[in-house]
Amino acid sequence: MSRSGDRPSANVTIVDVASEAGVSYATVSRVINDDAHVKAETRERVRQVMERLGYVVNRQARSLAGGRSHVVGVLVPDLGTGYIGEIMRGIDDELDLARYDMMLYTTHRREAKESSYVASLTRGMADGLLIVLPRNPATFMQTLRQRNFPYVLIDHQGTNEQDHAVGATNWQGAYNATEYLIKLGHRRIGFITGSMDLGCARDRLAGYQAALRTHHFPVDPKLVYEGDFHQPEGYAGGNTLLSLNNPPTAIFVSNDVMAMGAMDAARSRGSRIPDDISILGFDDIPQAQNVRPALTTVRQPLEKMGRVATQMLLDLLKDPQKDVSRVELPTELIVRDSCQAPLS
Amino acid sequence: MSRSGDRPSANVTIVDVASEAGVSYATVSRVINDDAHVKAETRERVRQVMERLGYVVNRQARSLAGGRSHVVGVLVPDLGTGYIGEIMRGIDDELDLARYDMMLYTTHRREAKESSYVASLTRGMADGLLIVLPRNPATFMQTLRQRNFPYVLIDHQGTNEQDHAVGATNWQGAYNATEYLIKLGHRRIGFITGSMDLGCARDRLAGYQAALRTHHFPVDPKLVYEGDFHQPEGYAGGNTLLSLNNPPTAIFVSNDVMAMGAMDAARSRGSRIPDDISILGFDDIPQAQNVRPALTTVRQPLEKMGRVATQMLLDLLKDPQKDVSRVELPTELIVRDSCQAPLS
DNA sequence: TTGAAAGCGCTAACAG
DNA sequence: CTGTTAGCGCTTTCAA
Repeated sequence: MSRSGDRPSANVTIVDVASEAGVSYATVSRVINDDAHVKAETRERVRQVMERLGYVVNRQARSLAGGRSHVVGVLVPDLGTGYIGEIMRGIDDELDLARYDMMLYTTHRREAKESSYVASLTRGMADGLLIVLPRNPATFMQTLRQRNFPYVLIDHQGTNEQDHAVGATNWQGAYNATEYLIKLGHRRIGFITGSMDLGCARDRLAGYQAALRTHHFPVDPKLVYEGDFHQPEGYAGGNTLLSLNNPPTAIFVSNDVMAMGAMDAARSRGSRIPDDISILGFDDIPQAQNVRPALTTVRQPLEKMGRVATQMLLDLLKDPQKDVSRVELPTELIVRDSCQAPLS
Repeated sequence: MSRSGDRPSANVTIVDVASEAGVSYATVSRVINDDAHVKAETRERVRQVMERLGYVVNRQARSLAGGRSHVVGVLVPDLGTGYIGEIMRGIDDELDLARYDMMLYTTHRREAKESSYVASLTRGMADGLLIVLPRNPATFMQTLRQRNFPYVLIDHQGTNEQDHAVGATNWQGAYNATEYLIKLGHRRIGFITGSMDLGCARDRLAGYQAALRTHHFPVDPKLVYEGDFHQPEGYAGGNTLLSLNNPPTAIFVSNDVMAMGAMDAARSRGSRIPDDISILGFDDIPQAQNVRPALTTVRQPLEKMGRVATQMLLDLLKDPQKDVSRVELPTELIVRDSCQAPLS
């Protein structure tokens, strides 16, 4: 029965549940937090009352009182790209399973903001932090470490050895992909890089070069176009490479988004894919299999990376003393329709 | 060098600031909240101490005590699509400007979850809610209204007249686009729909049909393929339409993602765009201008929708009695390279 | 213009 | 196994 006329008695607290169930509100708290020291029968009764009254825990109060906020902060550069979207899906699912909420911050490359986000987050807002900043880690990392605040890095390169982190085998993936192209019979293989200030971009380039050298191919700098991971640069890179006097018969592109740009470039010049030019990407974003021809690419297990990082963080939350773990998830060559042996 | 297993003494509170500045902590609270009743001099002194000590407000405590949490909840179906990404960018920027934080929930179409999210959100976690659920609004709307909790709907159709909402002129956009195709000289114009359970999809179809009728063209049901807003259905739709005995010379597709699928379908059949077949999309996601040929499309001001909705919510937070406002932002035909007059 | 004090809803000792 | 109680950091009356 609604006693006061204002809002429907929506704010059911632990106290309401307690009095309704005829126990102290500490007991209710125990039930909520799965404390073992509650008689099964009492637990059940409390549960039912909670259900009936529609009780929902107030997370502010909980975290204020020193408990867990059950919120995880997530820091990403932005959301536009399918790349981040995939990682987020993994994070999101895993968080959901553990009944955690997510506080999302996009930095849009405004470094200045990051510190204040982190300050806010570490002040009780969140229990831990997931960081997807494929850029060199910023100053706030210092704060995090000082405060001994739990965090896991995703897809970071060149980070501190003592950070928990999950990444992918960029070098190996690029190596394998290049080798695949070589075995297909390609002799001149172009390469479009990502932003070279990112470790993953450098690793991919290095993998490409290593494969070339292993097979005693010349490493022709003309065949390498410096891109930035965005589609227009893929288009420009494709055009540049294809305009060479002695153009490549295959192009390995540092990510799928640029690969699609390169495909467009090829088509606009009347080159057929894969007949005239083979194109190979990196990431395996969802669109890669929907494009025609479907893109052969190096799968980076993006969703899994998000998933694993989240699990690592959750473990860390349970046991803060946990040893530092740095995981490298394997990449995998996904052969589809955009590559074939050169015609000639 | 962790001293205690717990956290380092980095937690500067309002009390620390107060004692350091030689005032009561109520005064500090006033300064924080821009209360007018503080002597300018005192205010300045407190500000400096806050700065020096690196004070950051604890949002849990604040909202527990009845103040604002300065958090806005955002409910979206998922993040993978460029569509949501654009809206999010607008929300994010605007929230950032107002120094609000964002709590993000993706529902992945798991309706069951939504209610519990909303429950949690309305229990003090957030001050207001932004909802991007292009599906028929769920049961939790009831809760929201009952609790008189501030929220704004984004891109909802067919919602309650009494909800604050921002959308786009879907019908008009589709009408104009179809008319553009007609004026180009097309006589048979195909259409690929979105998920027909969504209001915006229905509006776009209706706009297309209306334009046809206005110009006294037959509305041939064979020319309409029912899609679902995802790329594979765009591909399938393109194929189906192009396989007709009397195929269309232009296809209007209900969103850009499917339009790209349709483009692939056309190409895989050896049709050139726009020479053999014109393709027109809807949304103007960032990729639309990067694809080759660049996609002619109806721009839905996605980012702006996010921005406007956020402003509306923030206004609502300031003045909960504010009149209901329902905004329809204009769509705009963006002419690029994927349409031309039919050859014959 | 400022201070004192009462909670907000909950967790976590500490008793029983 | 369960109850009692002391805060967590802050906003907000109410007094001064």
